[in-house]
Amino acid sequence: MVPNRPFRPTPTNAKGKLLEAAVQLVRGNGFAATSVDQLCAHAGVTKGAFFHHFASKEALGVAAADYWSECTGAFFAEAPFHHHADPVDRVLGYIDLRLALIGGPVESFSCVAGTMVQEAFRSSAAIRIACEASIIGNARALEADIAEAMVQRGVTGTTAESLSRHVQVVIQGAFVVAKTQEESAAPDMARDALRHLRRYFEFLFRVPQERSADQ
Amino acid sequence: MVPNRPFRPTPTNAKGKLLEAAVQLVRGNGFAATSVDQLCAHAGVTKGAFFHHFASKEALGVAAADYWSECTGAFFAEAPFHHHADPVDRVLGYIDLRLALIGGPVESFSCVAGTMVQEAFRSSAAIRIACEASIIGNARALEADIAEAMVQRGVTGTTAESLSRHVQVVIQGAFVVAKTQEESAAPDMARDALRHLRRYFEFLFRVPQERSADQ
DNA sequence: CCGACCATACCGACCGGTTGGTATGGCGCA
DNA sequence: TGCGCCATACCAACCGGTCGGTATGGTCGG
Repeated sequence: MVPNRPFRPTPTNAKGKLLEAAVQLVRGNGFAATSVDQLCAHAGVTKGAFFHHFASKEALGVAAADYWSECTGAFFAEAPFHHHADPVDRVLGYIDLRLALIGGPVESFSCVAGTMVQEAFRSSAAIRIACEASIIGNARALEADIAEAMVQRGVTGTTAESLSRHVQVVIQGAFVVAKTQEESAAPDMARDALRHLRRYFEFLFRVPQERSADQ
Repeated sequence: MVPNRPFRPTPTNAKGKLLEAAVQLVRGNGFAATSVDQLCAHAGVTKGAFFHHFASKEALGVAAADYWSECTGAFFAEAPFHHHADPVDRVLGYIDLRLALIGGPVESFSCVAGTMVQEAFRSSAAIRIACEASIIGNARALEADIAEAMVQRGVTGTTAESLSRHVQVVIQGAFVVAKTQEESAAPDMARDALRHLRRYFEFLFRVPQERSADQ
């Protein structure tokens, strides 16, 4: 989720640099395959600094997921799609923003939480829960807009909670499938999935055909 | 994808037992966190046997993805949903089968290829390509039915290739998000996502409301 | 204004255990 | 006799984590 840097300030202290290194290295190589030494080298700090700030590698994983939650939460909270008057436009605006964020190598737009939970859901409850907070938290940020849109358009047969989670499902799945592709083809494959998600919402909210093509 | 055992014969030779061990352990712990020693212990063979059959751990990963492709390919090829006369019913039947396969702990219904590609897409091109073959191959198996259904219902604005891949996107995403949940809640979360996928296809293929509720 | 005292941040050598991988030898079947 | 199949023994590299130590800066009583 979210491009690699722009919206995240470059950290100056060792702890921040380690969290930033974790986000970058874990997205590319996964959690287990990223060693503490690699993290330290990439952050430009020593192992002493690492274990001064984090009790264990697992604790770093939890902190990285929390850091990720904060960064993405703040980014989406400030995004301009919230200003649309129509809640349907806000929901579609969120999807369009996610679409716009996809580009470059997969590790620059994929999700740390999704990557980590795949590896650690069984071995570390703490990491699993931190990743849940990140992903489900992201879903919840969209839930009110979806609920409002459902009422306005009279959508029944599902809930805003379920739909908001489905958005995250498609995003996470898009990242997984994009990773099966070589670098140049990956972004298109991810975007393709989000366009199907958009169309699903257009069906649900009965968006007229000409309006649905404007992205 | 696909439950843990039933449709896979219990292997008798060392190679088969190692592949089976790989499927089970990688789904639970990921590829990097699964050691060769663990694999051997779980398969009941020694390290000598491992490196007799596989040149490296990476080669085992590739072989496991190929093994997975064969097993799932054969399973879905023989599934009864193919017998529906209406191509729309075949497509929805596939989704319903996938729904029915979800249950128990996540590592019993999730996908080895999706799990491995998340970790190895950057470090091992061979594994990435084997996982691509598995996931995209699974998509391709549904492509003809989707194409036929699109023609029959006059669906435009997308392609059968894109739609068949989207099915895999939702399935993979459902596994990721399910892994954020504790064991008892995971299957429901995964099923919820597939129900949205089903509804998307019902919209696309203009399935009447009463028929869409029969699952 | 001072120096004793202490907390925080960080350093890098080091440890025991585990890793993926190898070398070699035996054993049953053609 | 040879070859596929596998077991045992072993290795160097690397792993997460520890530990003794230093540099810095704030906060006291006097």
